[in-house]
Amino acid sequence: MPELPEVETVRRTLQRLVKGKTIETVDIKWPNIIKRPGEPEEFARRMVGETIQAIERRGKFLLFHLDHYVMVSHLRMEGKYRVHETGEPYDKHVHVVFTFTDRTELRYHDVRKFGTMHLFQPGEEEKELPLSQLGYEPFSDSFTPEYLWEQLKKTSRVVKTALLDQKIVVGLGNIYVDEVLFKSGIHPETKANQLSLESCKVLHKHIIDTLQVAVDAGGSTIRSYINSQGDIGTFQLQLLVYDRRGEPCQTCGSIIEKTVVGGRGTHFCVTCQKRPS
DNA sequence: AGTTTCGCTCGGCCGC
DNA sequence: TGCGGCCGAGCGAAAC
Repeated sequence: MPELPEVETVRRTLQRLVKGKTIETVDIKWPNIIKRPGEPEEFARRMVGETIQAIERRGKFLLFHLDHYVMVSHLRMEGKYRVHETGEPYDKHVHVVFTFTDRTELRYHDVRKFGTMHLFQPGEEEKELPLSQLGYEPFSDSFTPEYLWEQLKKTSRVVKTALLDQKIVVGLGNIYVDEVLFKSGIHPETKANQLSLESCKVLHKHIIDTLQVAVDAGGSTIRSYINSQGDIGTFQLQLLVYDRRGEPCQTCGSIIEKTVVGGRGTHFCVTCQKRPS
């Protein structure tokens, strides 16, 4: 399940592998991936002849900047991009193929078919879904402890749910949110509007630090085969609570527990992350 | 009218 | 081996 560090790693890899390439054909094998325009054939038709000028990231979304369009892609849990030589056999989970003029192609692979692609005219993408409602980037100057505190004060949801919602700050998913709350000493079921400014300062620091260290490590590779094209992150080796149910906490020795918070599997230390009374 | 929850998309995987 | 249930990001609908 790619979160900000994994998507950033994919972005950097794609920038190196396909920037400057010109699209010759677009083959859509599973039309439900294409959300805009409404007709997948139109999506394909518009992209033919376009050159990939840059690849940007916004939260967990990839933005492929073309000559006359911006293609916004979300990988959801299982989406992957791979570059192949034209003619190599297809895996059954390849759903969209962008063939380039140099006999290579970019293949979108997604076991669960949950990923999405939207095509916009430049400038339009930030005004409409799926990007229009997104909160601040964690590495931007706008994301301050005071902003985080003000936003969390406005909601009665538990803090884990509030952080997973991409409307306040983007990029956290189920893995990193558990790590961040552990490092911050905050119980995942703490009501967001009960956090003090001091707690939000700690939380803010760990959101930025954890995501930055994970980006530097190339993201995490969890229960997913390591492919040959760069997405071989090593941050899973530094995970302190995620997927460590039953293991001792590295800080206090208590056994890491796994519960359900907001419908999501949640790992935490009952000693280091005390529930507020 | 704003906020929160629910239902939906999918198929690999787990447990019975 | 067969089968039902589970998981999950984010949108749109429904509920509050």
